[in-house]
Amino acid sequence: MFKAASWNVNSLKVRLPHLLDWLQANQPDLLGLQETKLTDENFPREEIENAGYQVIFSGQKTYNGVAILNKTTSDPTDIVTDLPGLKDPQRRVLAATYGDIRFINLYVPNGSEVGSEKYAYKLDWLEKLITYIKEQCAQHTKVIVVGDFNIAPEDRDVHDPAVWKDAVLCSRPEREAFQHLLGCGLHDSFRLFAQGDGLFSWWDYRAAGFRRNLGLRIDHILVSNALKNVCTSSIIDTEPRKLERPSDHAPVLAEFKL
DNA sequence: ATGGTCGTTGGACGA
Repeated sequence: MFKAASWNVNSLKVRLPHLLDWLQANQPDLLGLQETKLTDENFPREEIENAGYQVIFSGQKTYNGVAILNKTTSDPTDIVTDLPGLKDPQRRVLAATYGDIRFINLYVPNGSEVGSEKYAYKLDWLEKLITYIKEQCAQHTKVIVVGDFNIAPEDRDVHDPAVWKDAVLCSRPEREAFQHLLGCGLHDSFRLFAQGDGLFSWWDYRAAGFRRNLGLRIDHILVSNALKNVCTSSIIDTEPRKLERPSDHAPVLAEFKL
């Protein structure tokens, strides 16, 4: 069994104990982290290596920051930290090849609110991402794209679609961009299994969002056709969200017969 | 309850 996962930890410094516990319990082979919020010199490499994981990271001060944890037998090759054609100091992308698997970890911009400068940046970023993913899917058979996409793909991924209608994370251009990603030959692994609503990966810290299940499903594991055929489960693990001082995101985890 | 909470920071800003 091969396991791929993703988790927006919202500060790796604060969440390191949760991460180490979760690694111990779940033993993913590849895990993409987002919002590490650490410069590379402050990355807790030793603690993660002591847990049995090789790690690569692309960080910055205060914001963003991504990492990939690996316990496959392969060293990462062809490491990419930027979208082609986008000059951007924000550290949101980390891709690497492990054996025959191309693993792409993303922290898609939030977009703040529809019509804002940050929203325009998000749409431009997504356009460049689609070009990159199209090219990656042409080059590799086994592709896994994980991350905090900051897009709820459909109304069933939203606790109250009327409240969120046309809002950031749910707007039509964002959802169309998500569909374009799937159009590259990818599948939303979660929807290969569960079809219901009320299943979320993020809940606002405010207003007791988690307790009331006022969430969105914005963290995803996309898989290419070759991996779709051997994917045996894809779940959202809400357990860490119940702990003291949790990330506002839950980890997502997919399993493959490989 | 016309706001609510975190994290990074050392006053706001981003989410």
